[in-house]
Amino acid sequence: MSIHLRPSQALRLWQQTSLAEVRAGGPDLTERQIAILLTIYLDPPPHTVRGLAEKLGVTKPVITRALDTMGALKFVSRHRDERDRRNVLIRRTVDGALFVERLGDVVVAKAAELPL
Amino acid sequence: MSIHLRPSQALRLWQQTSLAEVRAGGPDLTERQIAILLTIYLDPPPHTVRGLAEKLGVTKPVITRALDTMGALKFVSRHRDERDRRNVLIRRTVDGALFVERLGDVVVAKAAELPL
DNA sequence: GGAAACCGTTTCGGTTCCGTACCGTTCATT
DNA sequence: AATGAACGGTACGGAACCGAAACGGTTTCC
Repeated sequence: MSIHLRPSQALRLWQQTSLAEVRAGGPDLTERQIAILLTIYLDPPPHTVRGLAEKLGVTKPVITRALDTMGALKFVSRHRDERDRRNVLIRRTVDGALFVERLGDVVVAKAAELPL
Repeated sequence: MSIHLRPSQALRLWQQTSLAEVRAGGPDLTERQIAILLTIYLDPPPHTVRGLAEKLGVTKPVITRALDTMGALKFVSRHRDERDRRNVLIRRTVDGALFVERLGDVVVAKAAELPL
């Protein structure tokens, strides 16, 4: 039983959610940053810079910079992999989990308000 | 008959859509820019800088700059209002309509693929 | 042990974005 | 005709971003 959405509903949902996020005054993340953040929180760990770069189809510095920004926001944290010290493991944080959880709630709420 | 989504489904939908957009290699819009673009394409005209600033709860320069960027992408166009030459009317473009339409289709497709 | 491969970060020049404050034009009111 | 309000845009210093390339630290492989 999959989710059925018409294009007009999908766009309205996207607009209402974006609008709510902007108005809430939180950080103005880019689409890349959102994709990275959600991947870290939804896909099973471990997450590495290279792995994320491949999954998103972007270069490594893009990931490094996004992690810098979201690390400053305390949405993610970095830790050296002790089993292979070349790797950096990206981990979730309490603040990041709260942010993602709240985002999910906003989408659900806006979906429920959607007109036919 | 409203749309029912669980938070986990909402987040997965958001992730899959963002991921598809990033991988498609299009412009990396910020959440603010997306909110502006969708508002221009979904809400009835006319759209002005001030009106958009109020709707999003941001300052005018934010709108001006976003219109600069999206104008360079040919997603929107600006025209002086001849009835009140203080106003600038923001209009849709063919390229912008295509972009928005494609975004809607991506959301619909990802929603259909959503697991239970 | 030394070369090669791998990983994440840093550097470079250049672009875009931010918020605050100010500017030039146009309209409304008197 | 003049004043004040309204509108969009610009200037500023500071921050974040880009892609391409180079850089150290680590592991792997002969």
